[in-house]
Amino acid sequence: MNIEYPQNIFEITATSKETSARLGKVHTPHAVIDTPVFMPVGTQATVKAMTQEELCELGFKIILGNTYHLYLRPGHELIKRADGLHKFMSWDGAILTDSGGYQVFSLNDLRRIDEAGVTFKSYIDGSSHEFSPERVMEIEGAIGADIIMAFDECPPYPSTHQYTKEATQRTHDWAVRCKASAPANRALFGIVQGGLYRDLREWSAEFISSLDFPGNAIGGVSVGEPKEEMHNIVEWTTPLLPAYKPRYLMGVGTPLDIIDFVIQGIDMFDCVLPTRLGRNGSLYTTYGRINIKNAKYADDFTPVDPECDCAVCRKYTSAYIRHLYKADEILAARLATYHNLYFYQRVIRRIRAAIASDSLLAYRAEFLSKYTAGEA
RNA sequence: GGGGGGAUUCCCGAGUGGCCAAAGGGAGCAGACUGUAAAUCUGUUGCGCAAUGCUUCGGAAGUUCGAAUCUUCCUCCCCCCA
Repeated sequence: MNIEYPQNIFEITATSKETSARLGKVHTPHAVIDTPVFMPVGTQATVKAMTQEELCELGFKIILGNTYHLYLRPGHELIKRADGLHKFMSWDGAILTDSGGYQVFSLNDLRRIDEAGVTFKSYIDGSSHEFSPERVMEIEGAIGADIIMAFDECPPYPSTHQYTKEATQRTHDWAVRCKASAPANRALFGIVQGGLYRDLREWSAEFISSLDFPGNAIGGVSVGEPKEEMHNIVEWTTPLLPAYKPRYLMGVGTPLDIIDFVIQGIDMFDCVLPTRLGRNGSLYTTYGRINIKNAKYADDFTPVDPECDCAVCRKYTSAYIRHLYKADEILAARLATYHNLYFYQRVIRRIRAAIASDSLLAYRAEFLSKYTAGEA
């Protein structure tokens, strides 16, 4: 396939008859990415606790970086001098950079928003920095990711209809400005906002779609809203995004979330859960999530997940990993992160196979029956 | 042999008449985590379902309405001088 950014980066290779799921490929300069895909989050030019070799070994072709964090440290100019983020971090796969829109939400106490953009106070040294759509495009261009995200405002949950409307309007204006100033040879994705309001979501989905980005994202979820709200938002929004372009649900989610939203027609996901939970001692297993630090694992000399064939489960026991946590050893975070990312990859592989054989709903039921069996 | 200091709940360590089941930290136990200010954060930790309940501050005996806190004796530990 001839790659001509910014259009035509996506091809659909199979569609599900029973659901809205599809199999596809996203073409980027550094990798062809099979979808549905889960992208590990590597905010600061590292997927915490993993080496790039391990990410390859785990089968990841694309990871996230964060514009705001990398701009503050080490600085986008330095990354440019290093000949881009790929070279800087020695990652041969694709990279998607988030724009800093999420930091508008998460660094609530450290920023101020107006029409021009956002003024952030650095959490590192307190200095002030201004992000405008044009500035973000410049920074993302310097960082050099394969896919770059438009600068958006992610309103907190809950926000009033009035405020959400204003934030969504700003996001729309900024999307237009991002498109106008986007660096060449990058796939710029637009982001739908609209909070938990159906009318705003529909308006935003239609507006962002009309800008004809090579891919479209749904933002403003996984900000603390109830699961039901998240489902509503995806249900309202997804069908309005062009089917022939990749759909990216930002910040989601749990393994079950991913299955559910693939069913809705989402192609791309990213989430800190497998890595953060891993560092905090929470491990995914076929039979539910466990806290490996619990006393009941002290004498458990079996693998974390009996049905997992990852390098960690083949070699190490629950008791050993628990010990590493209790002793505050750095290997604990590494083993757990590796295992959790492998778990996500297993789920994604099963999802793809199930789409190909049109048995995604059956897979969902099977996954759920085992996954919740451990919790009862 | 003489002088001085000390012993507190699993550990370290505050507390010097009632507001003390006793600060704070550690360790333990449990929970949370969804475009990462996170190897972070929260709760809990004498017994008891609870009570104006019971047991606890090296041991014993006192003083007092009331003692971890005051007195006497005992045991053990540390420092200094011989």
